Amino acid sequence: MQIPSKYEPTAIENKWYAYWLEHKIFVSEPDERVPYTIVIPPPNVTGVLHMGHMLNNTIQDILVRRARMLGKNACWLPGTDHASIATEAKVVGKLKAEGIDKNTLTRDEFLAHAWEWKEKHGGIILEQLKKLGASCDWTRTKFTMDDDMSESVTRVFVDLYNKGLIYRGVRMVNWDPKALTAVSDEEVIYKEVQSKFYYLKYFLQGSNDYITIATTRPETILGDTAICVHPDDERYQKYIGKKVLVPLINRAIKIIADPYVEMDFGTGALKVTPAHDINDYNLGIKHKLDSIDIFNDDGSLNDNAQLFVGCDRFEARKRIVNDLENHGHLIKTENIVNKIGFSERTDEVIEPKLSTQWFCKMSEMAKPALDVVMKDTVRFHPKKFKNTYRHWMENIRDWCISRQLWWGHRIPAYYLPNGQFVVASNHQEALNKARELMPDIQNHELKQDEDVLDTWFSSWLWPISVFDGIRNPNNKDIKYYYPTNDLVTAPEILFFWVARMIMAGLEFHGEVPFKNVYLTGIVRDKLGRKMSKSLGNSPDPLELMKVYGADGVRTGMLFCSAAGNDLLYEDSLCEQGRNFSNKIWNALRLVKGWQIDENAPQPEVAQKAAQWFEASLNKNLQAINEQFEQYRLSEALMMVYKLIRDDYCSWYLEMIKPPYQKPVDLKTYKEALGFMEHLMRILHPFMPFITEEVWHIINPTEGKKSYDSLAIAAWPENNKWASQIIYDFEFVKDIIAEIRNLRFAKNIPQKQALKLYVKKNFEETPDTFFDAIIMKLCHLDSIEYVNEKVVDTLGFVIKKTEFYIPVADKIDVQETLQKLNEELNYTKGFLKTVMKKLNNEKFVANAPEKVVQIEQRKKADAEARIEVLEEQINSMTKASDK
RNA sequence: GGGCGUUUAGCUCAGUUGGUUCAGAGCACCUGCCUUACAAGCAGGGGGUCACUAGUUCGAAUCUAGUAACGCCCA
Repeated sequence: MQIPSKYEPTAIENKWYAYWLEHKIFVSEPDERVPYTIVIPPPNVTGVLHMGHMLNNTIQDILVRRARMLGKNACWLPGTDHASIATEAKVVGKLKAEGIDKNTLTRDEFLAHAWEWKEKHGGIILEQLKKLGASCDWTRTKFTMDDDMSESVTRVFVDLYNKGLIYRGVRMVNWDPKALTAVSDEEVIYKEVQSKFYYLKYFLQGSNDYITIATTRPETILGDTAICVHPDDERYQKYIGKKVLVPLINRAIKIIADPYVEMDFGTGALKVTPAHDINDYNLGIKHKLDSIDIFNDDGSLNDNAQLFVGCDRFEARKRIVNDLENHGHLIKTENIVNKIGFSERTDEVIEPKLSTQWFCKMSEMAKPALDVVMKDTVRFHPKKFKNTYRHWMENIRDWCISRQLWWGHRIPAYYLPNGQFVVASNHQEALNKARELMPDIQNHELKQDEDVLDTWFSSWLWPISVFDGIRNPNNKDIKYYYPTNDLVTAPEILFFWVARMIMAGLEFHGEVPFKNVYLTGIVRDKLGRKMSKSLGNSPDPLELMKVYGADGVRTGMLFCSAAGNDLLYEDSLCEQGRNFSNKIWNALRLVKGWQIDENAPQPEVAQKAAQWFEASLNKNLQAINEQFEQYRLSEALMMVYKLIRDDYCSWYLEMIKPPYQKPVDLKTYKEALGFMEHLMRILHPFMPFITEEVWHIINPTEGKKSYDSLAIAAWPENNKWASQIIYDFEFVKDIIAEIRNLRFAKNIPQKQALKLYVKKNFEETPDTFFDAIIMKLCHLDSIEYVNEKVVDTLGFVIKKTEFYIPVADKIDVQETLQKLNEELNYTKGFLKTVMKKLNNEKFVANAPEKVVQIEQRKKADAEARIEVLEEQINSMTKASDK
């Protein structure tokens, strides 16, 4: 059989993905099996595949593929998110490039463009995920604005409104003047920037005396309605209750006192602009101040400002500073660094703004959602995120759910001409409700709210609504698949999304949405920087998969990514993955390349090798299973990696390799392939493509089953193993390593056969179980057990057994003595530490018996070894004296 | 300013209830090998005061307190 010496992934990957789809291997329908469900964190329709998706979806695929092999009915449900702000921004941008201004379009016209855009770009990521090998049930693909999904969102809104959990309120919101919408607190990114502190004189009414305030936003003085000082501040005592004039416009405003003001920050006197600062807003409520909103929605100044009307806020700042200076109000400016909020979506400076918005009450829903995490009904991996979660849930604030956009789920509130409103699932229902308030209202007089809901207001329903559990809570899908098993996402959206899904799950379906939350790290570059388009430090995942193969990239992503830890990505990780693919490929090539002699008996060495490897396989399988249970996927992968690379390739295959151009016996051949088949099954969740290819070449099912794919083969049984054989083989490894080192040090070629003498001490019986293996791997003529030292030989001591190898060259006595003395010193030092413990009465009295026994055995072993070493040194010294 | 977390080899990280020769893994590095599956490979090797200080204990990488540096979240 001809197999190329380099593994070429691309064609093989395409072949098997098509095969899996064709045979509907990923399709899931409810049946009598145990379900295993993952809903994908829906990527934005605006996105393209990035490294974060690669990591996240690789992990999901590993979990779901293993579950499938464990015989569960695995359903990984894919889909995309409409992403209101991001998508609307994209569409607006695209229209602009075509010379179309959004404001000239009707809502329906704009939405037509948006849908067209979504149809064209919305599925890109999902197509890219197929290249990665994602085993999603594509027949179930959902979009957050599908009709049924939208209906679910509307129903939930109406339900919460009827429960009194949604209300309308005037609030200070984070206004994005570019996107022309409010954004949530979580969507504001605070960055440190260089700013200026402007020191301004406010003259007292009818006086030349003045008070100095410091501000970073001089343009907002036009909205000032008070000056505030600390009540204990002696400097300002005399001014409290008096009035000052706002510079340039000469509005008289009161000087108030409040302990909120920090005396040693700035001048200790604070200008209060309730309409444009959240803290000032709170002061304004407390002191019943006027609130003067001086900005238009786009950030330009309005009529209330009196000056610079229509001018942008930053331009206004420059101009007002100039005017203030000319009028003698500016004392000085100072450079400072302060934190300013930017919109996550548009990077525009956020303007705190008073506006009427829809809010969702959080406190009642937060309590049970906190409990289920604290009680581990929902488990976080790693669990350190429980604390962060608790802190957030205990300090939760109401959620501003309205957005001033068109793309999204339109708020189901309908206004009557008199300003009253009703909330209803559709226009007709709304009309019926409206007639209760205003019997003669006409259909066209009822106007639906123009705004849409925050995207997360649909995402939080995702695990329920994808199974239609809001509209039909008893349908067979939701009953079967919900609650889902695992959710894989980034800690960044623990609150945005995970917390809210838990709330929604409990509120609308009476059950948590998932049992485990696996939090991935952030993929960073080698320098620890987050990958971003602007830095250009993110590789193109599709390109990577072309170069290293999807399997190579998958393992590369996982090698260094413990749950919750950031991953410092570099290409060499994928390279390691690719090299591993190649290693597997060549192991297959080796075994499949052997001639088979059907009549030859199995040599002893192969028999022992199989016994050892089978034990090792089972031991490792148990450990791997345990790692999976604890969601330590990267450790599980490392174990398979070492099992294949070290145990199977470097040890097992070397042991059973037939001599050059000689055939292998049938039993050994079958065993070797059988082990490989097991290894492919264990590795399959991590590297689905190459394992499927190798598995078919081995062809264990011989095409007799109705299905024929490793993806639905059974995860291997974990059989009992003989631990003694593994323990003994570790000793054998030491012997082999010593002999290899000896050959290396003495320049003895591998071709030259050697003899080995073994002297057991302290009446130990020789264990010859692995002798055949030692002979083969070290190329020995013979192993002979002796009772006396063998002179003029090279020797070494392992534990308390002596080994001798005769060589042609004269041995270097001094060198050997030095080596023995080093070992002797080490062992004596070791014995000392053991004796220190054993001589300590408190240790013997307090430590568990088992621990004391261990120390005693350590003592006995060390003493024996010292005896052997000393004897060797003595006899060698005598010999060299002769 | 408040909360949470992290600190173990050059890098990225394991280390379970304090107790086996416990100080580990992978990568990187160094040495030697193109040994007939694989140089995308093989065989070896060096490297750490477990951030620091004090305490608890027969015994501490592990528990406690404090200190320092870094990170994340919130204000």
